[in-house]
Amino acid sequence: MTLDSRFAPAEVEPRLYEEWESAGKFACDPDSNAQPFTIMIPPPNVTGSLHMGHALTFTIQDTLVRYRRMQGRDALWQPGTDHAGIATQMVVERLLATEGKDRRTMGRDAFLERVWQWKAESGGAITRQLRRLGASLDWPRERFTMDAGLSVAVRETFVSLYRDGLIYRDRRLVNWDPKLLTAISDLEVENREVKGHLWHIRYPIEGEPGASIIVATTRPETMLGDTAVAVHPDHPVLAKFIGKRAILPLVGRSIPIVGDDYADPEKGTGAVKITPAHDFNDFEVGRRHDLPMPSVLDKQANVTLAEIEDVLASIPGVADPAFVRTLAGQSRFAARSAIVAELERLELLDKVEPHTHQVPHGDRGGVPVEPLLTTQWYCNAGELAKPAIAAVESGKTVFVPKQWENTFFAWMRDIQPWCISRQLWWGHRIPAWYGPDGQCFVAHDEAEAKAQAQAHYGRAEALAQDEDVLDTWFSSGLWPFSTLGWPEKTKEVARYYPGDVLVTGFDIIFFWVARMMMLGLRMMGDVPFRTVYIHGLVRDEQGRKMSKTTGNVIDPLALIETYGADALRFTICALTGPGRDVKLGETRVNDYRGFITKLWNAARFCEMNGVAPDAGFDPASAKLPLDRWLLDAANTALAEATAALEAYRFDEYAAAGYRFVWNTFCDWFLELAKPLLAEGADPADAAEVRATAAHVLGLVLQMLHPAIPFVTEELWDRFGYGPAGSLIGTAWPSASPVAGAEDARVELDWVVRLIGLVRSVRNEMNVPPSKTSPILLRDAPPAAMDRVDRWMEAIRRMARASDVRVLSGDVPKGSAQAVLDETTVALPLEGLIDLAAERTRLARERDKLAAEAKKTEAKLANADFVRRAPEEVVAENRDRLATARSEIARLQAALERLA
RNA sequence: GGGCGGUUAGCUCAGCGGUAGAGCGUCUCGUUUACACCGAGAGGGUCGGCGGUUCGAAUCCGUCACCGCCCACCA
Repeated sequence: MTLDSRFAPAEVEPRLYEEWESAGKFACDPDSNAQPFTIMIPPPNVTGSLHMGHALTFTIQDTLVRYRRMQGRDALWQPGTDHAGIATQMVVERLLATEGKDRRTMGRDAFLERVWQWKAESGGAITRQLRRLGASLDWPRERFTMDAGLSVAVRETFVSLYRDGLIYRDRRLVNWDPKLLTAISDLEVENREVKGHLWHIRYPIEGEPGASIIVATTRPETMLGDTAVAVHPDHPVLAKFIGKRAILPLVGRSIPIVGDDYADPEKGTGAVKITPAHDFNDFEVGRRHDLPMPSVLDKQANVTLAEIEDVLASIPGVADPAFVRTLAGQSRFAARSAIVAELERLELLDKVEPHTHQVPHGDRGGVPVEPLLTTQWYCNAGELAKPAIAAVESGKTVFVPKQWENTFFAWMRDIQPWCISRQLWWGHRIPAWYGPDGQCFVAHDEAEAKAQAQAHYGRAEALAQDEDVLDTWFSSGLWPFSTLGWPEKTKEVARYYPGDVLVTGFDIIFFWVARMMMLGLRMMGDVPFRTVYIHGLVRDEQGRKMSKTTGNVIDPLALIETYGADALRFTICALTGPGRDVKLGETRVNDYRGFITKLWNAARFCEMNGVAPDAGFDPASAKLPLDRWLLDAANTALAEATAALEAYRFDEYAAAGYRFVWNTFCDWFLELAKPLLAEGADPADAAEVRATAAHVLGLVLQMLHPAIPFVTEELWDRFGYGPAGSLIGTAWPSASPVAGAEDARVELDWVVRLIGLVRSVRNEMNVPPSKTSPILLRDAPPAAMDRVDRWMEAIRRMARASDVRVLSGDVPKGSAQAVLDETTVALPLEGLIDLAAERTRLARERDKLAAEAKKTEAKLANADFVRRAPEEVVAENRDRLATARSEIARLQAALERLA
């Protein structure tokens, strides 16, 4: 073997991944007796490429999967991608535009063919990138939400919900994206703050020349569709108008003034114009008062007059059909300007105020959404939400961190009907067919629909399938079971549903988690997962959201190229605290790359010193205190790592590994072991140290493998712990008993503190490193003789000592001194140390202790404390005081000796 | 307008009822044969403000301030 001086991730990582994958190490085994462990990947968009958010979520998932796999679970990490209706259609349309083509001229079939072709060519990018990250997905099981099998699941679900009355068609206002020309759900609307105006418009009162009611609006262009003015029934001033009629300016329509609670006397002018076809609230008012609901904007959000043509009237100074007709076909924004100008000209504009407000925009198209009166398919989410809420309330599904349950409840308890139809081509076509008279037949396929039609009409009729497709999230919502073969009764469905953990970001709780809960409970009768682990967002080092426009996007693949996937993964684990966003920059990855290198070099040192796995080694039989101490510390680290992973504390898991490798194994164990491995050392001791080092290094590799699979597997293979590529399949280690652990701890603790103390004194006294000195121990404990004997060489090396002696007489004049428990440690360095500085140092130490002792004394003098505090706390304080007093006395003695 | 989260060392963050911690950065020292992507040592905080509960509060409660997010009918 002989390890290279540097770990070369670019060479090692792809090679190991290929080995694992081709050896089937990521595969689940539906026939095994092991307890399954299931994580469904949140399917990334086929259009996507790996970004930092992916790196975060997939690192976490992979860490969990590898951990559980090592625990002997039959792990299924289900891979796949999402067809992402709008996003993908937009990408391909953009592509077509560069070729001078347009989907409408191509026609539906040709367009879809083109999308599939695009998917075949470009859709695989993200799966390659996932491999580069090290994600141990069960690739042969990869699914796509538009696969034939998944499409069957979609139709099955749709038909079932339709038959149960949970899916239905309805004509009502919907959020319409005038750019994408499709309906979108409430969730796809994002409110953006926009600086606009509040226009106060005078509506003359019919039959009362000179009288008028003033309404305020941010959207004057919708007034063409006004069919009422509403005031609050109890409005002190305006209530008197209720029952009268107003003349709608420009249009000349006579509209009622109605009393309605919706009109808030505090807002605007207290009177509000009602445009039922273009405002959600106005729609409700319109329903209550049985108002006409003319649409005055078309699907592009341009003005259309078709539904008001017949009411246009000419009223001098108020309304003019000629003007209104000039608006036809204009955009809503152009119409707004024109209408405002005309109102001003007619002196019907009372005033204009600047006004900042939230305007709903389509999250994909980026333009303001227009409420539009259309017929769409809806899902009765309110009904489906009930069992989902109950499942979280009862703890059947648990959120980690728990606080997210509140978010889930808040949304689910007030959930609105879910608009599931989209006027797109790319997606699951709605399995509904219409007869010549518009009669709707919902069926699994056309043949079934035809049979229904036959029965309904008594003869064969031509049917036309619904043109619309389903919201992408409808099929994603079935992911936890559609990927397993449902509605077929496969053994995978029986075995891997419900899943164990779902890992995702909080931004997806409503879109996806909630939908999976609702659809899973409905179709499968059980929750889709037991635990939902919610992580934060990846941000840049300054805490800003990564975005293309800010230009602060970090490409994880670039980081992997430079630092290795392990370095990126470990960084992510280390920074992933509970419920926190992850601030990640290149410098952090560079920092943690140092840890990977440290581990590599520790292994190199072991290799150079003949450390090799020894199958016959029994940790319980280790004799050397150093070995016992290390084995014991490894047990502790292992327990910490295990507990952290069980609790989804990836930061603590990483910290436990970091601490143990760097601070325990490298800083102390390897340094203290050097003399034992040196030439001339006792061969039996050396052998035990080597075997122990090999044993513990193996544990470290296993313990860290879930987070940093590549470097650990490489070392595992190179040391020959097992056949190539076998670490991934080893069993998660458990603590092994260590004889005499307590004694070893006490001894090593003493040695470590002694060395630290001497180093500190020497440094503070500016003793040149080249100058060695004896270490003299006064009032040393009985065990010190043995210890000094055992650790002489190590202490000499590490504390720059020429000798270590237990002193029988007094400390030589001019020594630097320090106190270690009951022992005074002296470094006879007469002439090398500045006595005045030494006096200051000792006095400072003494005063620091004295201040602490004083605080403890005061505490113990408090009768309430002694009476009420738990006994062990009181005892601990007494102890502390005694120790402090004894050390103060020794420091005082040391000071007097100097004088 | 509701709700949630945050405010701890220069930076990023743990700790969440018993005398303030880590990593990185800073300063000093160091070519000791694993590692300068290193080693040794040091400095650095009235734990956002104010009240309260408690023998004891960074930790629990109340309140205020600022920062961030989510939800909510574009008068």
